[in-house]
Amino acid sequence: MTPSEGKSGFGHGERITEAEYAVMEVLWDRPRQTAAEVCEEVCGARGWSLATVKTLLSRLVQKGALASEPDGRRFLYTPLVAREAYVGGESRRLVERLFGGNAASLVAHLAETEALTPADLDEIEALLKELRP
Amino acid sequence: MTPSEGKSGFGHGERITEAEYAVMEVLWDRPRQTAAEVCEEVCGARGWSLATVKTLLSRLVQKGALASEPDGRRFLYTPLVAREAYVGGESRRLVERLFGGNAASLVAHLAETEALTPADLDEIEALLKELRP
DNA sequence: GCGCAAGGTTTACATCTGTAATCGACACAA
DNA sequence: TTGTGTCGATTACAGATGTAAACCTTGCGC
Repeated sequence: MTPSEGKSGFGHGERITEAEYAVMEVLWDRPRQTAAEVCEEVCGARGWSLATVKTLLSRLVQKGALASEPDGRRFLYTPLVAREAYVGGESRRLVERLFGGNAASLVAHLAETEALTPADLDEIEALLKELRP
Repeated sequence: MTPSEGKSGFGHGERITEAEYAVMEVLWDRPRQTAAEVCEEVCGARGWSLATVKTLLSRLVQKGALASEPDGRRFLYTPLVAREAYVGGESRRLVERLFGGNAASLVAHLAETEALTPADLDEIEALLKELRP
């Protein structure tokens, strides 16, 4: 496999870390924000300083996960990796690692450990119906 | 909160890392093995030396994830954390982080990105029927 | 009895991560 | 024009992680 689709300079081994992920979330939510704006969104919640956000932004740009477009003398940051792609990658990664690639096992596990509420089950059921009319 | 339920010396913030996980797998598969035996299982695949395995075993014992039972002058290592518990924890963690705690979203995502084969769908369907007769 | 191999323990060390402080350029107000 | 606040870039530094060598003890073969 490894069709390397969506490869935009990212995707190799460059993993997005937990802290970096928090920053990505802000930008996925609304792209083209400055460091200060991103900070406004996360610094409070995570107890970070602006400096920290700047570091994370830089690292993400280096990794090719973000694009930095100059706007006057500051930069606007925008995700280069789609949230879908990232989330999908991480999910598949987990399924691979913990369930030998068998996604159904994951669902089974979630169900068994009661991580799935009745509402979840309803949703999934609806989903299935939708996927196979 | 922090009910610290299931706390058997483990479970706090002590996370099992990727490398450590490889070792755990071997022992979950067959408990009570020596360092050398574990190495035989993983050293080849991961290109590790026995020393590396020893380090990982020690760290896991420290973390309370493994028990070391003396057997003559060596130790037999056995998991203290059940695979189920670990896998469940990691799964819930991912669902929390990437899907805001909504497990159904995960399933939806897997389905949308075609990470779910028709066979998977069958399995899940069967599962649902089982879960809610 | 003695040296060696096998075991665990200690120490090592490069990366990666989290979290910032500091530095240098520069736009803008006074 | 000079000071000041603002940016990104550079540097810092502790803790986690991956990977392993060095070390110390001790059972076993000779």
